[in-house]
Amino acid sequence: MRRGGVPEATVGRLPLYLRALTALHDQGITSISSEELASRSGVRSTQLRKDLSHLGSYGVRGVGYDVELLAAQIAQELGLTQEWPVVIVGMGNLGRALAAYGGFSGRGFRIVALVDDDPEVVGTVVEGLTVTTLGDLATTGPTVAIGVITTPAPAAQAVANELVAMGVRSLLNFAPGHLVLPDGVDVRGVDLATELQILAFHEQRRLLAVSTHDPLSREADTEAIG
Amino acid sequence: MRRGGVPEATVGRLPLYLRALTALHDQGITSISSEELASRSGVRSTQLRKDLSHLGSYGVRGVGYDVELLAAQIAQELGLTQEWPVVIVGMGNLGRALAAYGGFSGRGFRIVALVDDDPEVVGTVVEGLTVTTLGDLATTGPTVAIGVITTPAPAAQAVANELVAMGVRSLLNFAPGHLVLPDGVDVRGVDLATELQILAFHEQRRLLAVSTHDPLSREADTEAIG
DNA sequence: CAGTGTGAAACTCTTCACAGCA
DNA sequence: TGCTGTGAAGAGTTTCACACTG
Repeated sequence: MRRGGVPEATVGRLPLYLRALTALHDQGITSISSEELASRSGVRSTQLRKDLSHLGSYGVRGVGYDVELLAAQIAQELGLTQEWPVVIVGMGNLGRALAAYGGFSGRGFRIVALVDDDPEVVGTVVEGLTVTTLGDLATTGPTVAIGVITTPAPAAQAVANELVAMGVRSLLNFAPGHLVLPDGVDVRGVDLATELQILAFHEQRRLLAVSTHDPLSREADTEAIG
Repeated sequence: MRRGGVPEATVGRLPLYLRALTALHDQGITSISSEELASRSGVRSTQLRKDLSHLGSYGVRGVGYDVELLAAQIAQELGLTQEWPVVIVGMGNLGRALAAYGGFSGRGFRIVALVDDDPEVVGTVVEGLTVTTLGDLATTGPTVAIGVITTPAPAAQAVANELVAMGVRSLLNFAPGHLVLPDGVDVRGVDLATELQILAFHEQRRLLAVSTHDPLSREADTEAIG
């Protein structure tokens, strides 16, 4: 099969494959089977092959995939052949952590601006960039494609509005809460509490499964003890 | 419908509803319709009602939901009536950011230990807790239910192994890369690069949609400009 | 009569089984 | 022969339409 609509679920896994391929490349491995690549990515081999089939035929039957070629194809599909300019808004602990994170450059992203509204912080230099205000970014700053919001929750909606007003249409929001934005703007939310609560649900179910013995909890049993 | 297996997709959204309900409660609002609650959670009202139907009938027809009652029901379903002890491993920028994050206590989680392997950091006090080593945590530390991994990628697998060895079966991994662990251990991964790459894919598709005009990109067009 | 609860339909995603190719 | 690529089946999820009820 050829282009023209990669399923959303597949898009969500392509970064996993790319990560695994990059690691393989760094180890000097040049070829890999779907079985091996799948196990290193945490998916089943049939899923991997189905996913890759949406990009085209880049494997060799009886052999496997060329690591470098496949990585290049996935990078192209994800739009990582160019560097996307990123701004981080909110220079608290999390904002600084992300600014210091090395995995941006060379992987399709470059942090071009850091923003905060605290006069004590504006003007200071963090990771080689001078922190500015949102207003300055809009008037005299570089163009940005992706905005990362690491402000406290109450400020997030206003920050998002301003980013959208200056033309940003992709947001990554680390502040808890749902952002209301115009159609055409793409928001992904990462919330620590949400992740922990999902873990708690499964943790609780595990505990209930071993402590109770009524037939209704069979489902939980099998999954938990497996 | 009544208990005995809440779909995974629903579990992933319950924290969203709980967050919205908590905000409503703080605003003094005591009752809400599925339409309103859905829009504040970023889902459709029919999805919300279907999700809630898996927990039981806690709404009033013609009226809506009691905010406090529904919040309590969701909290119970998620296992948040008890406090889960959490350890954060890796006291870099991100680890400190999470340690400082206020959204734990009172919401079902309590940070009971902070871990690092740098002798310069071990023994220092962060957010009221003395940083220890993994070894000390295993022998003399408190029991933990959930481990949060914020180490550099190369250390993550070894850290995960040690946490599992001491009985932890729920992990939240912020280090890039796939962790291989025994069955029955629940891992959730949060990876900044993955999130950004998914955004990049959509951003690229938007750009392609406006710059090209062949019929094949119709699908992208409608979604992007909508 | 406004708004919940829910079978059934539509859709998406995953897994299976195997054809096809180096 | 070994492994990819893929139609078809199966499982899970979302949406629809509407019965029901306070």
